Amino acid sequence: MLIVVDPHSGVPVYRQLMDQIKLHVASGLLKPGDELPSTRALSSELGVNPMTISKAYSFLERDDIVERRPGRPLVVKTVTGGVIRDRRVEELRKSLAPTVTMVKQLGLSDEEAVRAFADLLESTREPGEGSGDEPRPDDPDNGTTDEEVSRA
Amino acid sequence: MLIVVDPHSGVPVYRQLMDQIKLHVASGLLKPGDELPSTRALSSELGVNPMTISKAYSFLERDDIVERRPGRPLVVKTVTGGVIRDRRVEELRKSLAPTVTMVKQLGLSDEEAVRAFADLLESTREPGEGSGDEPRPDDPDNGTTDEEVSRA
DNA sequence: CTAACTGTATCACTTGACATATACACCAAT
DNA sequence: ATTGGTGTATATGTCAAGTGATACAGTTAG
Repeated sequence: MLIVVDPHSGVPVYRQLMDQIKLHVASGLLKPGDELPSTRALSSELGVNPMTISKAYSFLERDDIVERRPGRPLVVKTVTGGVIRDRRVEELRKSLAPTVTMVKQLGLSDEEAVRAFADLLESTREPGEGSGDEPRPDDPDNGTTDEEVSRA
Repeated sequence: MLIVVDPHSGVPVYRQLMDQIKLHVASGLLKPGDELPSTRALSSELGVNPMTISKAYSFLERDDIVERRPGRPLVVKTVTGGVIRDRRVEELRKSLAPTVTMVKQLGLSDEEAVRAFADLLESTREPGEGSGDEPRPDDPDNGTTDEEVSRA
């Protein structure tokens, strides 16, 4: 169980936690029934407030990744891989919606659009692009890397 | 020159303006040398503060879409022999960029992502329409009501 | 010159997201 | 009951984005 957090990445800490835990669940490193590290444990290891951990946990419960039992550690929920997959595809669809509109508006053919998408995916196979959001109006300069690490 | 703004969409107004103007430039509706509507004109038509328009304009200049001449209206910048089609594909690429990032983050396969995109495009196709190459200047989707419109 | 346009720099305000400190509720073992 | 675990509701603080009111600078026409 490796967790890495960079408070200066621009990506909210609670979201970094979510993403990495989701990843660990998806990859099978965290199996159904496994307990998550306690909020305070993670808190002291990562130097993050327990509430921030809790926030991540809450969202994970909202996403049905994790099960909540009062007074006890959270456990990975028993869940078929299919559910997770469906959720991801759902996210993907949401992300694609505006582009679909644009394609129609620009009058581009579906084939062209699909090809462009495929090309982009292909060309980004393993580059060093920073994770995160679309380039925003102002560029919040990252570059720094002092990260907090947790291993269990 | 159609501009639609929805202050409740969650997308910043200045960004809605940018996107639509970029789109109009990409589609050829706005040609190099054309003047943009004045900040105050757009302001009163859309019910938006002139500064918000100005902000959009400033970013458009930063993106080399538009040229700034003190005391005079902004004009669409002379684009070096760029074929309209290329501009459109460029816009498409930009629109797809965040989704590409997301696909990588979610660990979805390229094929899956492409298929999802194709499905979405397919399902939004209007009956009786060829995969046209002509721009459709009309109707930027938008399910919500409550919009401000400007036509020029 | 004045007038009527252009765009915008500056400052102030609102709003929402994020992170946090504190205090509380629950469970299990002693 | 007490102690030491668990998670978290609540309130507070911070900060940046977005927006807007005002005042100002440049251009063009009279």
